[in-house]
Formats: sequence, structure tokens, C-alpha cells
Amino acid sequence: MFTELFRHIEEKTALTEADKRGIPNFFVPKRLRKKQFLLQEGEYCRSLAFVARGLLKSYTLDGGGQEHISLFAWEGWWVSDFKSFLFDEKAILSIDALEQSEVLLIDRPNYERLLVEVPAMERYFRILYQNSLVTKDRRLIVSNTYSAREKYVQLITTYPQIAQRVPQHLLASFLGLTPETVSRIKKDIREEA
Amino acid sequence: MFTELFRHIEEKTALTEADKRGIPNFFVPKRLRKKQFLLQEGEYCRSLAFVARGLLKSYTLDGGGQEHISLFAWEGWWVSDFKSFLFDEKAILSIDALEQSEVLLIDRPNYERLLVEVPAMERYFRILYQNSLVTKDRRLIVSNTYSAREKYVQLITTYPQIAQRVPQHLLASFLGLTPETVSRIKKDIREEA
DNA sequence: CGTCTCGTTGAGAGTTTTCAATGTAAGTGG
DNA sequence: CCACTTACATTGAAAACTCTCAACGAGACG
Repeated sequence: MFTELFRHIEEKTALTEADKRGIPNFFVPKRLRKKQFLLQEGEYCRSLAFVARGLLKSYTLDGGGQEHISLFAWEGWWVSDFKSFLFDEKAILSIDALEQSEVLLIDRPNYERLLVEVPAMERYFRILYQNSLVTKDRRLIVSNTYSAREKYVQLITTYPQIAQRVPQHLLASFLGLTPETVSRIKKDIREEA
Repeated sequence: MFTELFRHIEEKTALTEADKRGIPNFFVPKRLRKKQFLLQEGEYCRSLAFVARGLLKSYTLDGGGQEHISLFAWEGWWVSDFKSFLFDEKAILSIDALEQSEVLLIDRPNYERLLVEVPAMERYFRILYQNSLVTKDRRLIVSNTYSAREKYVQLITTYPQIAQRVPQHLLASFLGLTPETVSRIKKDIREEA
């Protein structure tokens, strides 16, 4: 279970053998079946989750009960309602499993201890968040300036695997579009070729 | 010049006196006049900038030469083309001053040295980025799920000061809307009251 | 003044959504 | 294994929202 995590960390910063022995003690593994919730809107988010295997989605629900997906998290991604986790607020995000998944959970006390006791992890998270910011910045630009079609094209060229793993109407939700619009975009692209 | 920076850091983590003596050596102060560029699209972004005083905007230019503002940075904010800064790519962002401003610049070698030599700064940036992620996540949700009007209302309730400091057409650009749309939204709100 | 920047308003166009119907594939219980 | 339900994708037509283009007005600044 921790192989994936160590791999991910060591892409960013070096770990000693002592680090590797210590780190697992801060986490609790958890298996999720398809459709099982990791977090539900209104709860307090008590942990960060590292996805060791599988695929989850995090999303908000609007007035009409519609899902708006903010993130797909597969192997190597972290997922959580950060605001709820960090500031002890009620979660506005729900998170559930699209595939059978295995996650590593770390709660707030362990997270804070880990950061202090294992400096490599402070560094890891700094780099992780730093890179995430780059990605989110880009997504924000795309979201504010691209047409529906450009958004769709950008997504499938950035993550070509995603269409194989995620049904189209969930991609639509992620892009802030309706399923119908995505269907029509695909059709337009098809007919041009 | 460093008062503002220290205040900002100490909101997040403690600094020793030695830290405070050392930190300024990593930075170079710079004054910017109104409309002066800090970074122009296509250049390589060589530094992170901490805004000690003033107000800058960072933005992309689309095909038609239109600005799309991604960030307003006033006192206490960091601004940069992160992707360019971190990965030595050409910047897609331009950054210029809306008001006469004073910024503290740190280049890549100093940034990396600072993180290693002053652990409090590794921690500071981890927390800074962590909080920024919370904000960006929220902005992404707003951008994908809210109507033009809801976006505008959300912005001015989150940052009530912003309308005093930033002309309306720049708020529009920040929200991914046209100036006309924002003008009409304001009118609608006015007429309801 | 004259110019430039900024905001407002109107009319028409374009894009995306909504609503509704249909088709198809996949999973489930009998 | 079939019948049934559910989930997912496609298509059309009309509605809604936001943008574009154009004109006008007000204020700031040299």
C-alpha cells in the first residue's frame, strides 16, 4: 500500500530508510467500494486521503441537486475538502469512489506531527502544493477564457487516459458543461475529420 | 520594506531573530510605477514577488489581445508566473502595476537556498500554498458553477474593498465577464433594492 | 479645451442550457 | 438466460444567458 506513496514522495524529495519506517505509522489504510463515500457534504473532513489505487471524484451539489465535480483523484493524487480539514468547518465537498479504491488516510493531528517530525514531508507537501497551484492556476485560466469546445479539447489532450476511465457526463460535470454540450462537441469534432 | 513580509510570515509560523536578520539577504526590493511591467508574456519569470505596498494584476492575453486577469495582488500577496519560475518555461502571464508599488523579489537560486537554510520558510511556504489551494479550489467551483451575477456578488462580498481599488472593467476581466455584463448586473441589483 | 479612460445602454448575434424524446449498453433479479 | 431496470449517450427545438458591436456620457488629466 505504501509503495505508491513512497514513489510519489521520492519524485519530489529524498527519503531516508528511517523516514520510510516512520511514515506508515501516521496513516490508516482504507478500502472503498464503488460508490462508497469517503466524505459527505456537511460532515467535518477529518483526514487527507492519498489514492494508492482506484479512482475517486470530489464534487459539490448545487440547489438543484446537481453534481459539479471539482477533481478526479486516481493513483498518486491527494483528495480532501481542504478547507474543512484545515479550519474545522463543515465540508461543502462530497467525495466518493468511481472504482474500487484503496486510500491512505492521515488525520489532522498526525498530519501536523508528520510535518514537524519528518522535515522531508514538510518539503514534500510544500512541493506538492506548489505544483498543484500551477495546475489550478491553469485550470482557472481555462475555465475563465476558453469556449466549451476548447475546454473539452484541453482536457482530453492533457489527460488522454481520462476518457477511458470516466463516463462522459462526469467529464462534462468536471468541465462545468452539460452532458448534451459535450456530446455535441464530440460530434462536431467527429464530423470535421 | 520587510515589516509587511515578516508580519505575513509570522501569521503562519514563528521566526527567530536570526531568521529575521538572514531573510532580507535573499530578497531584492523593487519599486514599480503605475503601469510598469514586472513580467511580460514570453519572458522567463526569474523571481517571485511579494507585494509590500501597492497593487498589481497578473493576466493572460488572448488571440484578440484581450486581457484576462487571473489575480489581483495587493499588500501581503505573492505574485509570479509560477510555472515559468519553477520550470524555466516562457511566461504566459504578464504582470503590471495598477498602483505605484513596492515588491520584494526573490530569484530561483535564492528561493531554493532560503527553503533549505531557513526551515521556517519551508514551513511558511507550505502553509501559504496550502491556503492558496483552498482559495483557488473555491474560485474554480465558483467559476464552473455560478452565473455571472453570482460570481460578481461572491467577489464583492468576499473582497468588499476591491471595488474601491480596482476599476469595474478589470473586475469583469477577473471574473471572465465583459464590462457590459458587469454593468448590467450592477443595474439589476440596483433596481431590485 | 481635448483626449483618454471608464461606465452605461440598446439591439442583435452567438453560445450553451433546458427540456423532451429516443436509442443503446450494461447490470440485476427472477 | 431472459426480462427488466438503470445508467449513459445522442439528437432536436426552444429558451436563457452572455457577448459583440455601436453609440453616448461623464470624469480625470495633461
